[in-house]
Amino acid sequence: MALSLSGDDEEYDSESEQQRAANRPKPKMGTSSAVKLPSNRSSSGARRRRTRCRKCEACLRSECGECHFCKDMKKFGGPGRMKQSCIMRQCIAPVLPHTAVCVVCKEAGKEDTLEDEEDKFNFMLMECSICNEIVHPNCLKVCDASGVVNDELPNCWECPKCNHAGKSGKQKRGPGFKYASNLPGSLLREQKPVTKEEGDASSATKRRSDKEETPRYRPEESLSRQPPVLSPSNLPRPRPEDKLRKKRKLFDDDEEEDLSVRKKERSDDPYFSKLLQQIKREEDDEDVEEEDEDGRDDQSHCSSPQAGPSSEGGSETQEKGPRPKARRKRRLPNRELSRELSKALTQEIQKTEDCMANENRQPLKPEPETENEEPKKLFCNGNELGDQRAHLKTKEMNGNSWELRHFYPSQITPLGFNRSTPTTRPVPPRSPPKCVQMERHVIRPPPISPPPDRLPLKDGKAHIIQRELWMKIFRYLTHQELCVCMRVCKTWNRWCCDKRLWTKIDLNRCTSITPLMLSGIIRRQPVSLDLSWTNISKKQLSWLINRLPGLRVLRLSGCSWAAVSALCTSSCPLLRTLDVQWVEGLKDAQMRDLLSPTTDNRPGQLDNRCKLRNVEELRLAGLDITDTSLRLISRQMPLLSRLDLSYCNHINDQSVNLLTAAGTTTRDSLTEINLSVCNRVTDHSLNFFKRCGSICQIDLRFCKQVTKAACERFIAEMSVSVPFKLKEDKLLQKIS
DNA sequence: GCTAACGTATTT
DNA sequence: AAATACGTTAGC
Repeated sequence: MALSLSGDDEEYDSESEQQRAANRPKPKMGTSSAVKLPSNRSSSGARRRRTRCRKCEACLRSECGECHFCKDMKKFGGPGRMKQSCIMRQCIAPVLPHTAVCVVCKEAGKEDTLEDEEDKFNFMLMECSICNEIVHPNCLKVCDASGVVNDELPNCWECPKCNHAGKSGKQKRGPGFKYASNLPGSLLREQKPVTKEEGDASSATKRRSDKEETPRYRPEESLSRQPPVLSPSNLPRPRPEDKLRKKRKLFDDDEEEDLSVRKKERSDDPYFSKLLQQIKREEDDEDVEEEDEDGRDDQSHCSSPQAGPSSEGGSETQEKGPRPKARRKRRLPNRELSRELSKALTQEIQKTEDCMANENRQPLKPEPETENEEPKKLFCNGNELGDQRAHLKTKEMNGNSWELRHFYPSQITPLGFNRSTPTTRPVPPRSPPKCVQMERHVIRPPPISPPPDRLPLKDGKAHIIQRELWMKIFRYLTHQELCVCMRVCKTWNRWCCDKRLWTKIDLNRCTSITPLMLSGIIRRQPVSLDLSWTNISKKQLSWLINRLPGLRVLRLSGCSWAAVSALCTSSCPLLRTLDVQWVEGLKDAQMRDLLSPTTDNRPGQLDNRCKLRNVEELRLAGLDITDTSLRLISRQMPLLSRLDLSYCNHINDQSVNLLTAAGTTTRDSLTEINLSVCNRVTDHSLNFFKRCGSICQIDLRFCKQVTKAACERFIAEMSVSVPFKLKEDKLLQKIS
């Protein structure tokens, strides 16, 4: 049609005709595919397109030149049809264009001119994710409803009108709204409730599922409309949407749920109980309103009979009225909410949170849904279930070779787990969910030392203890306990998300990595991340790595090479520890890909350095790698200090020779080496280690061809310069 | 006027 | 449902 006769045609004529012919004819679109901006922007439906923030990690990167979208770009030799941003550069926090203005006063955002947080909020532009209206909260006259701020996208909320009219996100929001759960192909989409629910004609159900997409939570509705499902007395299994809620909660950085229940959780502790009573719940006054509004007709709150997205913003909002009460708060549950309901929810939530905070490795029951999906492939956090258990047990014995020495039960010979008996190799979960375009998932990293400085109390005063002192206390808590604290109040919720409390996130053997876990990880910006024996996919891993610029420790043992290969294309410059033990399919060829320099085909970008050049600790236990890989490692990892090659059947004396040869950096950098259960290593290797200047520990346990006599000889010969001892049989350790 | 790329329609 | 295409907006 006429629209297709735009300037683009020439472009295609000149260069892409052939390609297009090869693919498909240029479609003549019947209608304009993009929404045309209407002259009156205040009307609902039209939305201002967001643009890069230019500040986030992604925005500051340059194009990778490798991703799908880069390859499409003309500058990289592609046809330029897709017109998408480089995957690595997809903005984490897209902002409103700076031409955006308030629909009421027609002025831009003024938050920069203000100091006070509350003022800032009132004078910043907020875009409603439902009606798309952009306003200064201060310009709204609505008095008895509050906006619901979406923390995942800057300047985004559900405006008081929409919120109050009971509209919820998905229902009204355009399908392309670039907001976490609704992104095209978003990670969150995988969490869609079962369709059976959607077919349900009950409006209550519909509403509930809708709400799953929004940050807001109104348990009073759930309570009144769905008592049987969440009745505390029988909480057999979560409904799909409950599970979703639960997952939403996993890392939810925003306060919600029933405070009264939370209080109860700790009520046995007199100090906690007292404190919790004192904590100012910023929502208290709101609660009163909500109690009040429950009995009223939704619409009656708005001055206009046509509340919500259809209202013409200007006419409605310009009326002068009482001060707006648009608050930067989630609507909190009614105080009258049944404790049981919340408790039930809390338990469900906690189950998932446990999974996240599983430092204690508590057994988790598999979730019913996932059980159905891939019953045989999933690890269930120490769950029983036949051969899974065998795998797990095997893994526990094998998986962590640096700790191995502490755990070897004498009656179990490690040889039983040698790669020569491949049947004992744990089978990692496979078939991770496919996530396309999840690069667009919008996650904001947590602020450092989030305000306020002190806990606000009910009486208007602030609690005597400052945030930083609380932080010191929080540091003593497990992640599980932190999750509980996050449900105490908004302030604690913010504080507990401080990345200093989450430097190490351990999802080892977590049944499946869900999108919400991923966003939770990003929000916490861990320094150390353990994803071993999970079913993480390449795309998920790649997505994560690109958003964790400070990551220093990454554990991926037992994952598939398909997933681990994400490291080939993602850069992780600060990585110090890489654990890829027992990664199925990781052999020499894959190791070469892993260690080869970034194939950066951007003009002028010739980085020949290895992506893993800063790695100091490398765990390669159980891999079928040969000297080919060792040569590369020795060349590409000049800082390598600790190397785990246990259970590597191809490793022999020549390999040790390579690592310790003159001219190699590993010769001087190596401090610890684990060659346990390497059956081709012989006494001769000990001679090679004599030339290592920094070596402190050599683990040769269970190496059939290494004798105790040779170890003793080594100690005797070294004693002149560096005293060694035999800590265990064939485990040599420097005496410090 | 140019480039980048958002968001949605269309195709696979 | 995912991949692709492209009109159109945003920034300069």
